Amino acid sequence: MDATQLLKGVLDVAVLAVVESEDGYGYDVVRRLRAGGLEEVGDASVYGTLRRLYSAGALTSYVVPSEEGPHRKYYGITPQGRAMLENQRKVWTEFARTMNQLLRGEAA
Amino acid sequence: MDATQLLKGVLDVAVLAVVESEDGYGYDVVRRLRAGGLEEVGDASVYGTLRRLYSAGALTSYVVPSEEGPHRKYYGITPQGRAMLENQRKVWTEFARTMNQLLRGEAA
DNA sequence: GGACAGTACCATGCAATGCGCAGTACCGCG
DNA sequence: CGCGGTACTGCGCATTGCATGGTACTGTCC
Repeated sequence: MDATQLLKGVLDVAVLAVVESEDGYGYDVVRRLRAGGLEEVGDASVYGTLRRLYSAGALTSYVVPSEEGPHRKYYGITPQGRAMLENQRKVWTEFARTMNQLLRGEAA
Repeated sequence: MDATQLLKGVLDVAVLAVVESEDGYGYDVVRRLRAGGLEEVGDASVYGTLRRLYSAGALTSYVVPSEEGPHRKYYGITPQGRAMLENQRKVWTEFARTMNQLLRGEAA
């Protein structure tokens, strides 16, 4: 099964949702996404998404230089990110409903 | 709203589902998809998808040279296409469930 | 009869995005 | 001191939907 294409356009929302529930750093977000069912996400994809969302103003970031281990770049959601999340949530829900109907053969 | 990325990886299944319910030619499949809710699909995307699925052996095709109007290239689903559809249907359903949970904050 | 809209199909090039792979850096353990 | 685990980054690739523009045929309106 190749769910990789399904992720396109959805990883953003997924990451936003995870970060909204609690601030997190890249490596941690990857683990939480995998634990949540998206077991095949590549770490590079998540890091890239985080950076993209940050550039878009949806996330803030603060580095925590850990004394025991590599530093951690935490990300938190901004009001703008929250708005984006709400919007995308709706888009996804609507889209999923449409697809479910289509796949059931109810073309209308 | 930009649902264009959501289509990635899903257009295949959608097209298969539509063709499964009844043979159709490109222009017609576009209309049926739009009527089904995917109002923003570009025609070129559908034609491309049909050709791709045909190359993959999921569809057969037969041209009907109409006496009144341009010819129509009809597509029908093959056993292989039907298998692909069933499989993808499951993948989609599973994926959608996972996403719905994640978006609800139920990371587990 | 010529312009135009509608039907029907196709090719080309682009943009977005997830991934693989490689690299850097730091830690504790045996 | 090497190794595995943690944590982040950069580069180049593959997939795939889209915009644009082109071909071709038909009927309608002026």
